[in-house]
Amino acid sequence: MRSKNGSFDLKVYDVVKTIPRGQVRSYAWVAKRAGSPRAWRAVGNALNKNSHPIIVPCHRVVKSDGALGGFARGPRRKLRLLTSEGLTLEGIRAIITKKGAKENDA
DNA sequence: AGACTGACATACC
DNA sequence: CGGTATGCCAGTC
Repeated sequence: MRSKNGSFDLKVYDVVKTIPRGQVRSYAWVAKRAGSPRAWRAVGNALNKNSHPIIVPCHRVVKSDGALGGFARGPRRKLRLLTSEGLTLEGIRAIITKKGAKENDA
């Protein structure tokens, strides 16, 4: 399991960890930063099995539509964490729908 | 070793 | 504008 540093999921975790608190990014955004702009599927897969739920704020990763997407621990958990950071569904949507937020880094 | 799955996205109808 | 269909990557079974 990605014991070697440099695996895709490892890179994904690193990118997700880079997301500032109170902010959210889409899977495509992470995938792109991870090195494969077409690997959002793998990104979600990596986070799904994520072995580092603590060092990786997976709850800051949402869909490009502004939807929370899903969460291994339950979507409610994710929403709760986001709201805890002072974010809301509309807030998330505002950031994601923001053209450029996906192309430009925070 | 091979096939399926999955927290998505984009395109088409 | 909405829903449906297909495609994609990497990981996991």
